[in-house]
Amino acid sequence: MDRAIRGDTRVTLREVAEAAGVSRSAVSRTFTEGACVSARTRKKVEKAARELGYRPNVLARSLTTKRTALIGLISNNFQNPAFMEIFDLFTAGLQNRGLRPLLVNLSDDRQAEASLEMLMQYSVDGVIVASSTLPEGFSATLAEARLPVVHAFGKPSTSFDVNVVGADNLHGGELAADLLVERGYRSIAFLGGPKTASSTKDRLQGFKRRLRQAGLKIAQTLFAETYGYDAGRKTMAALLDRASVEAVFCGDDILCVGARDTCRARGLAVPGDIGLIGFNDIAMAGWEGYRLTTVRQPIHDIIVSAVELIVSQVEEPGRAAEARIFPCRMVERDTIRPHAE
Amino acid sequence: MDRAIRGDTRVTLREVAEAAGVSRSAVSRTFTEGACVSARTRKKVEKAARELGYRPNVLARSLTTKRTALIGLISNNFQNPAFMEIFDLFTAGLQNRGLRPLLVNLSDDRQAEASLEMLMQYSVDGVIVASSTLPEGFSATLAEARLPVVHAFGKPSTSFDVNVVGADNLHGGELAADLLVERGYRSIAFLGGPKTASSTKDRLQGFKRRLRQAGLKIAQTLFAETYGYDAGRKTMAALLDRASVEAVFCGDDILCVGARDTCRARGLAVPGDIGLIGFNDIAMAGWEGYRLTTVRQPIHDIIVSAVELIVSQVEEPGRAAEARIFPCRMVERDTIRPHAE
DNA sequence: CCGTGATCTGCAATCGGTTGCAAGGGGCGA
DNA sequence: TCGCCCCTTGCAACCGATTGCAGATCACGG
Repeated sequence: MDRAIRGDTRVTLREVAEAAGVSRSAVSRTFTEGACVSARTRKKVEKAARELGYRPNVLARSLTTKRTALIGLISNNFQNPAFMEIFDLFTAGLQNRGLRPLLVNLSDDRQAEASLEMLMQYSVDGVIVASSTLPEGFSATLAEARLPVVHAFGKPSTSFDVNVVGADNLHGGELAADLLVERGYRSIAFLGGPKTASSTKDRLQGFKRRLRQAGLKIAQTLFAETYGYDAGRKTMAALLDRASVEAVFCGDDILCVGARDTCRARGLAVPGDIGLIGFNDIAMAGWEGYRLTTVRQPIHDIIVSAVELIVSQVEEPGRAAEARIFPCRMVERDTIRPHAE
Repeated sequence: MDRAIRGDTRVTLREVAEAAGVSRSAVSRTFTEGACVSARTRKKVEKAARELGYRPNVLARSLTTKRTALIGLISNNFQNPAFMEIFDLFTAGLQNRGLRPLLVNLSDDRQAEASLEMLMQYSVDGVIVASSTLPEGFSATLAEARLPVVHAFGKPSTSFDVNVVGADNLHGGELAADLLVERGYRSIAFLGGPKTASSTKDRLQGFKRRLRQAGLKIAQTLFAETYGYDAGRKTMAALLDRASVEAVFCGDDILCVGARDTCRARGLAVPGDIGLIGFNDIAMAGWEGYRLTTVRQPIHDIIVSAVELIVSQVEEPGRAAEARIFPCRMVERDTIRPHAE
């Protein structure tokens, strides 16, 4: 009876129509929200559909409706555990709104062009770019192709007209500087992510500005190749080899975790010998083995907002681009020395 | 000139045909691998296509070809950092073969039915289920709907005819038991993942069997609610509250990391006061703060194999279901005491 | 019993491509 | 130059759905 379960081939609208003894339009209307069908036909159609195991083909439908409910979800950061939570929230958020995430792994930068092409070929309704390490123009390219785009964890740009949702990284950097100054650190280093990442640049800028206001200069500035544990360890080792500092502001928790472990490996006490600050406040930052003092970025809010924004962007294509920036706050744990009495 | 970039609406096959002065078939053939088109028309078409910024609509195409290149990627474990690597490998692997992962977050079990329905509506070519905590029948349901399915990190089942790629969890459990016995531990506990997870069950079974052979019994058996850090911490705390043991075999590295941190919080030395073994050998297991002795599961091989299997399953639908099981091996670091001399 | 308006229904065109089939055209040998 | 065959090409049907439009149906009041 149930063809779909018997599995010969998919049951189509036409077959349901024949079985129910109505026109194809009638069947279509039964499955279309708010179309006008009499209770009697609806019942007949539903019965036939149930018996045959009919499932509408949404791709065929998309041909005429111009909506696929497919959303490209692009990221290039699969080394950073923060993205576990990010993917979780994005996929759950999209699903709740009936959207389907088409995941694109852009770890290999060369594929950027091809991925973009691919997303257009699949007629995605919109794209969410979740990364702060993609070149500024990337999401702009998408936007130019008139594809609704939201850049999450990006930086609002003056030159490109793109939707951005992110944290106030500049201010986050300032918070880190303020804390270090308040605790009397004088010799301070910055250990950032990729030099080209907008997040790194902004955090550094805010950090540097505030230190300057306090009459201090950054002793060392190093950039890790990626936002990853190994990169953090290696870069911290390089930093320590060059000169000793009293504290290091890391541009991301995963870098900070790596840095912390370099200290551990070298027998340096934290915060006794050296102070550390991270950024993000991922779950791991609270783990017993690390207990990072870190700048909290409201990931949850950012993602909810990004999903909301892409939805409204899809529904109302003409909409002007928007930037939503959320404040950060300091979360103090055990990697910065307490206030001296 | 470039309509797609100007962005009015997507350029279609028909328009390219008109611009090039050929039939629609000719255009279609130019973009179809192995179709027969003369060099002259091909050139004309390509020129027109380039000028107009034409991109074939793969969804429309799928209507006649019956292939979408869409692969459902289902998981319900977004708490376990191991899955960061797993997603990375899966997405990269699929992309390399021209397949597109449609990601489904099944953290909320109730959505299982609906997700399945959804994947069928999107005409995915196949589905990869990446989880060991979904009920046994889940992937079978998909298979019954004649959807090619590969269950990665699953357990070969006698009752269901489903493709499975995974590790030899039974043997993995034995390896853990062997090591503990060899190092002279006598009072031993098992801290597993969800009681219903096939991975947990198999690891426990192998572990228990081997201990029995050595004349030992498991002192305590506890199950964490999920494969996650917090669950590991909490369950370890419960374990320690009940009675003291010499060593604990954790059913997953993330549980082991949690357990390790519970020890840290309680001032228990590892491996001095208590020995720990994990499972998986995720990157984190090698981190300085943990250095877990753990059973290595060849994640990379499993995923490569799963992708390979889904591809052949899609290409040759009649194919008999297959089970590919990979061996585990022990990776010794610092959470089990060394051999006594 | 009939006219009227509102509600349903089916026809047929359309979405953007693919493909079997038969006709057109070019190249080649005789 | 003619004829044959093969490589190209276009026609038209089809994939599985949606939708504007016009005609059919129905209930209802007069």
